[in-house]
Amino acid sequence: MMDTKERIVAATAELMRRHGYTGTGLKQISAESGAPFGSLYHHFPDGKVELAAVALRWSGAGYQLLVEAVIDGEADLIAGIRACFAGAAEVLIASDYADACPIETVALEVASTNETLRVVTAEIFNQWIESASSRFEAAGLDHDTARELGIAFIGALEGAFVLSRALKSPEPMHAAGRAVVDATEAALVRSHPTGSIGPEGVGHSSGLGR
Amino acid sequence: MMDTKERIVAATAELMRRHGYTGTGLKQISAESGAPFGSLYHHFPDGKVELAAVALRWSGAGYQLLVEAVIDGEADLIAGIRACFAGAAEVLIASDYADACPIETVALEVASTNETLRVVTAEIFNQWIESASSRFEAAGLDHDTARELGIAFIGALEGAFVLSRALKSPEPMHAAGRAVVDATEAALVRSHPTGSIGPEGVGHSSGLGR
DNA sequence: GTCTATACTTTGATAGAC
DNA sequence: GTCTATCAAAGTATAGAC
Repeated sequence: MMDTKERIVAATAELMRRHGYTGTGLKQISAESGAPFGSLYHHFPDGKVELAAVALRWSGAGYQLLVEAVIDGEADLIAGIRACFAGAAEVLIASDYADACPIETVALEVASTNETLRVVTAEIFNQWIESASSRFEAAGLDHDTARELGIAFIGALEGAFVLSRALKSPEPMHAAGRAVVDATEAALVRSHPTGSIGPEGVGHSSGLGR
Repeated sequence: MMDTKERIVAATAELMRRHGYTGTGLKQISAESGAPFGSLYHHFPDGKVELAAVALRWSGAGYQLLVEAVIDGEADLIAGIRACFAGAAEVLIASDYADACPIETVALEVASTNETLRVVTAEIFNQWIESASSRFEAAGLDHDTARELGIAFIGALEGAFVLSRALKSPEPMHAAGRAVVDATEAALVRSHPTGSIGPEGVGHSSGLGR
């Protein structure tokens, strides 16, 4: 059974994912979680900012585990990427385009208005990027290229969430998945030129410049 | 000279780009625009929603013209795409990551809370997608592929805005640009039967893409 | 620790003088 | 048409009984 504090955090995360930071009221959180209003300030003395920070980290960690499980559950990285975008599209449709990224809306709202929360969202995104990049590197890409594609992957997912929610269509999610797969395959080809896997291949690859 | 109504719209667009929809108050708009509070309801009888809708359409149209000018100002589509992401990165840095997409934050906020404004953001995104897709089609891609890449392009831009603002770094913008270029070149290669294009054609361009 | 009542501020919106 | 004064409601935060 979830204790009070956990229920408050879960309700906050859920409400902020749908309505954003300024769009979510503490009274609403109290009502949704079933926790009396005073409990919010008992468990989170610094009020809304502290509560939002905890909720963001909580859902950020959970979302990372989910994405990692989807990727690692596939045979290879390309299949993992496809599964991510396909899965995100399914969740969007099933929730009538409400359940998207739990960080994104808040991240944009606070980017220029609340430095404390901006740093929290930055830390979460950095962890996601690190997690994704390590998988691109494990697939055979050099460290810098893996990081670049890891960032592009997370970015494409975030951008597709915006468009899919606004358009109420899975099309942007599918288009983004396709583009990331193409970019990844292009990088893999560059790192292993056809016909030469050895040192010559590496030399050719670096010759393409950066 | 801008008249009162125009100043109200411009101030609304600017404030909502930085602070979002719920984060922008009418009093703030009144102060920023220099227009008395009553003027807001004189020019926009339906209040905040009507004002936001007009401001979104206004900045949405302006941003589309800007992006089109950047793309069409380059020699080819690939160069145009690069110029877009490079330009966006510069604007972000120059504004300390405040001046990003004027629609995105509001689009996420209203997606599940205000159907009227959600439809407005959908119409704007659709126009952007149509504008981008027509340029991919003009570059030689079939209609469906051009639309897919047009969506991926806009999506990658939006996703990079989120990450760059949160991380306060241009890196996501550059990574996104690279990925879209790679995906576009892959599509261009696919669209031509092997050898049907000259030695100075797509293959060569792809090699220099890195 | 739990919960209620309330203080204070800001919000979107209106009324009405000029 | 312009501008000020004010409303009712919702926001965050606090005090204090139990």
